[in-house]
Amino acid sequence: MEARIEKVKQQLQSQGYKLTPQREATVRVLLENEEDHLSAEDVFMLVKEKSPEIGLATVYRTLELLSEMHVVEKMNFGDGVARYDLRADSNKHHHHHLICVQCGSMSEIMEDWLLPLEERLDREYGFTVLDHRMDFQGICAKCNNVNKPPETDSGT
Amino acid sequence: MEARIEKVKQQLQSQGYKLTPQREATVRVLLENEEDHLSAEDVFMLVKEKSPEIGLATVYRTLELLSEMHVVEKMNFGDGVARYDLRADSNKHHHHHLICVQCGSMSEIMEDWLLPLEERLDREYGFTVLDHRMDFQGICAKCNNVNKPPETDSGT
DNA sequence: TTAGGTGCAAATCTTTTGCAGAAAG
DNA sequence: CTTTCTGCAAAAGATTTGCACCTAA
Repeated sequence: MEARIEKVKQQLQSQGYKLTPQREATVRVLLENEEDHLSAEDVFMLVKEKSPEIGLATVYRTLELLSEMHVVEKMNFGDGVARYDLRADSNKHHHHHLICVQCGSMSEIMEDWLLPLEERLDREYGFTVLDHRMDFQGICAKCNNVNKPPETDSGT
Repeated sequence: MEARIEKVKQQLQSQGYKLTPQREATVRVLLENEEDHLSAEDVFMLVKEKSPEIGLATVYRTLELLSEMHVVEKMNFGDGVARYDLRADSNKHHHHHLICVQCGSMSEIMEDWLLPLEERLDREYGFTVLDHRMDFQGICAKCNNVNKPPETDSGT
């Protein structure tokens, strides 16, 4: 945890930015909620619990800055708000999302399935991939089970 | 063209909706700009050229309706506006985008590279894919060339 | 001292909604 | 008639910006 904060601090400083208390509080919230995809408003409310004096604009500015520095990933699931995800150190790429259109649940896959495709893009299209986004919409395992209950035929 | 309008008309009518002149004008604009990814505002301005009396709210409502009927695809590239794409009849899936972070250009790949992955999702995660979204950000072929000019060393 | 940061409030921008009237079956 | 649809204007919600003050190298 502290190590990761330190790393962000160095990243910021290398570009002439400071890790102010507000920024640190924001990063901590992101760190503590790494599993979620928080909106700016979410982050704001969580930061406020510990640093009540912080302003929403500062949170926006911090998230924007972190986004530019590729510390967080700014995403859009189509619900009208931007959501922010801390980037795992090891994982230069964004993870993929499975969004269930029935129950709205969202899970993630960390596997990086796209490397072969990215190599192909480079070869065939001359396009050098820096990042990608891949989301799937469909029916999750749970809903699939509910839809098709066990085939214990009670029929004629 | 007329055939596709007719088809939309039938889709709408099958759900009790009408293909009003405004809706038809909107669909025509989408049809004429199938290559682009128009925002609601874009569509509005294009429709206005031929039907100046139309209101922006109507365009939004129409796009929303078409989106629900899966006639268009509502997308989000993270630039703060929703964009709309007519769905090709043949192509149940969304195409993929290559977005250049240097010049901002966007091109598309129509190949469906994800079928193997989708089968794997079904097998390994029990997740039935209905649709997907895949976008790549990176450096396009053109910018790659500009960045690395021919190695005619004009040396020391 | 100077550039970077902050909080607040106002402004901006996209999208949605309420409403009264028009159109169509 | 009754339902669907429309344009307009107002509202809502998310994000950005102007500004005066603050803070650390």
